[in-house]
Amino acid sequence: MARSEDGGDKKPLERLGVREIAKRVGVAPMTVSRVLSNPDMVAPATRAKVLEAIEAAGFVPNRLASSMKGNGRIIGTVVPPLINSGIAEQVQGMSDECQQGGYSMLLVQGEFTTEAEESSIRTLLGWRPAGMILQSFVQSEVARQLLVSSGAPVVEISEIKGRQPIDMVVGVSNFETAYAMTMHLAAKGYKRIGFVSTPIHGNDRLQQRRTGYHAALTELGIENHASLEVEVPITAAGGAEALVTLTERHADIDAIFFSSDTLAIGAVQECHRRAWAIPGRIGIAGYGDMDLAAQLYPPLTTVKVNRYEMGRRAVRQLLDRLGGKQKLATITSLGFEIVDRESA
Amino acid sequence: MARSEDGGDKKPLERLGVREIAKRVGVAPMTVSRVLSNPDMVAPATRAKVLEAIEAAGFVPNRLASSMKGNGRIIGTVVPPLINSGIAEQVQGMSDECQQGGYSMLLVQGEFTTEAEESSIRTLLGWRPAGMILQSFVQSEVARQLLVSSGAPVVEISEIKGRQPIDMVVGVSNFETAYAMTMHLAAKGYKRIGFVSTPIHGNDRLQQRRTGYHAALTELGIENHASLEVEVPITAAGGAEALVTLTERHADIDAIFFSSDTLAIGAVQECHRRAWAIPGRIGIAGYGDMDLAAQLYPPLTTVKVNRYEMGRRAVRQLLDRLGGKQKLATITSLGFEIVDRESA
DNA sequence: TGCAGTGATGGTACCGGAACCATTCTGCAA
DNA sequence: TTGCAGAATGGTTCCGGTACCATCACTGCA
Repeated sequence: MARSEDGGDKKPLERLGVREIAKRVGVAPMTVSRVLSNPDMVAPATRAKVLEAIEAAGFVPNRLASSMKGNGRIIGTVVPPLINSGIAEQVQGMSDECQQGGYSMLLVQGEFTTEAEESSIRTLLGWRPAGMILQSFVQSEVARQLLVSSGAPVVEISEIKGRQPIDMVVGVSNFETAYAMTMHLAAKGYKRIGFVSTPIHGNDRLQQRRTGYHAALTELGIENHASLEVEVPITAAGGAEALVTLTERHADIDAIFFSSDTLAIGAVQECHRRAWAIPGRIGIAGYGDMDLAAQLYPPLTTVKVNRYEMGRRAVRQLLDRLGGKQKLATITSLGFEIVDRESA
Repeated sequence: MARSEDGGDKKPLERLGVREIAKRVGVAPMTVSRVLSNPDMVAPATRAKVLEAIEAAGFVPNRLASSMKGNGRIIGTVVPPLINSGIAEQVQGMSDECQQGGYSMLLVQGEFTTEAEESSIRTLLGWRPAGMILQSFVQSEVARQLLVSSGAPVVEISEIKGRQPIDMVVGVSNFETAYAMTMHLAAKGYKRIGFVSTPIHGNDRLQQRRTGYHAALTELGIENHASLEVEVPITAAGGAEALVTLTERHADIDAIFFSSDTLAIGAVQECHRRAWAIPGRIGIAGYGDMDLAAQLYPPLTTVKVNRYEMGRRAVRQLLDRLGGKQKLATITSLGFEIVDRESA
């Protein structure tokens, strides 16, 4: 076949570089490089020839090499487990925005111990990312120091109050959301409101939600009882279990505020099993407004926070900083909405 | 302060390299490099001194540089949207296994046109990944060619039958699963079974499921009617809508097989709204066995496929190949299970 | 005493784009 | 015709870890 003789022959990717393309076209490597990153600097005729050769050879420029010259195009992200929470939507938002900005997203995901978190951050920084997005509780001072001294801009997606941020923050006031929902429930006439969450320890978002719940009760002149609060795993079964626990403890409990829709939905199923009317026997409120919430029978009253948008905004903050549009450490608070449906 | 004089002073990450560390310790750069990748080759005393200097300086080795020498430690992944399907679990499986193997996961996620898919793959290959995992329909010949000529091992997570695989495949036989569920429904006495899926065009997993459904009906001596099939978006609302459409078309329909739990759960809610008994008025079956399925009221009969394991296995295949344990293109079929609960 | 064998360490080039600066060439005003 | 701005292009070096090979010290054995 003449194929291997006509200049379009394909070497494996490993052996192809700007130098090789340059040789085939008869220009300098630098010219090929310019076609890739600053096409306008190259004469149209030359550009066309180079592009043709790139196409013919199936050349894919090596991003590692250009990154080494300080043009890193990686965004490192650390997120909690994707299952059973709004995280998936958020990751989708981050991913979409990254792609649009021409960045690639390096994802580390998991439930972290201090040690594992440190190691993950270290790995990510090894890739010399242009920026980092963390949704996780940076607890260790070492991890924090690592991030600061890396010089990369950092966005934390987290509770916007409290702990001193590393750099930028995107999030909602979990205090406000929980406070608002609790007040909302009270306004609807509920007298004895329980609070269910996933394990709170070390998670400042949940801490803030609980604090908001407490603050609302106090303002209403209701005493806080630890026995009105339960922690369960973030599963539908967990929600069902919490419902049982609380109603057994307090026969007069008339509403429960779940810190996650997943839990709330599980509780609703348990009510069906027991043929308890919702909200007749008990009111149920969730958090997150996931897709199913509106379709649920009965439709779920919940706190709507736009997780997808949160992810997008986090990346946007980063890109703005990288583009020089934004120099300062900023705190972006996204709004929220109490979606009043029928379950409470 | 003496801090800046004692050899432990911190430069920004950008200015730190093995050469700098080597200079501080008084050894050759090569020795530092060895401490990082082949500690056994370095005398314990020297090693200790180097590690100490690394620690003191907060040095994080640049993975870009080592990747350029052919030791790439990136795995590139392309997955469909994370929301409302088992993809999140699968990504979690992939992520866990990558971390354990010391690889970083570059994630591209979205709903792809031929063009966008090609561009995503091109971007990923630009990072010279050690391997690629694709869950998406590689439709364009160009994308395929790109992958093949990259030389990187590729795992497709997909239907295990049909299209010629690029390299390795991990998946389930969607035909078998759908066939089995349809037969199961028939065995339970359902006579007129509808089939609901998300848009099938271009998605061979769904095509295979529908074919399995058809094959079962044919074997049962039941004629296939296109009017028994509906396509809706992958949301709970979509499932509810499909239920309405099918029952209006066929008053005698007695069971519906949904190609996703999300759809089935939406349909169950619609039944509650209409006070239709499940399975008395109509039987509902899903696909995926998501967390909520078992907790649902009534519990959802569904096809269980272990998506987390699928993700893990995909990465494992890749790592085995990279480790030289496995040279051949393999097809790994994971099992499945018909989980018979009360909804059908 | 001599020399092969082994383990520890050093020097240098290289991976592949791109920054930087030098050079060549074109067009046009003086 | 000369001079020169400015566009197009080329040559070289660098980023930072590591493969490859050279060197050196030291042990053991003839």
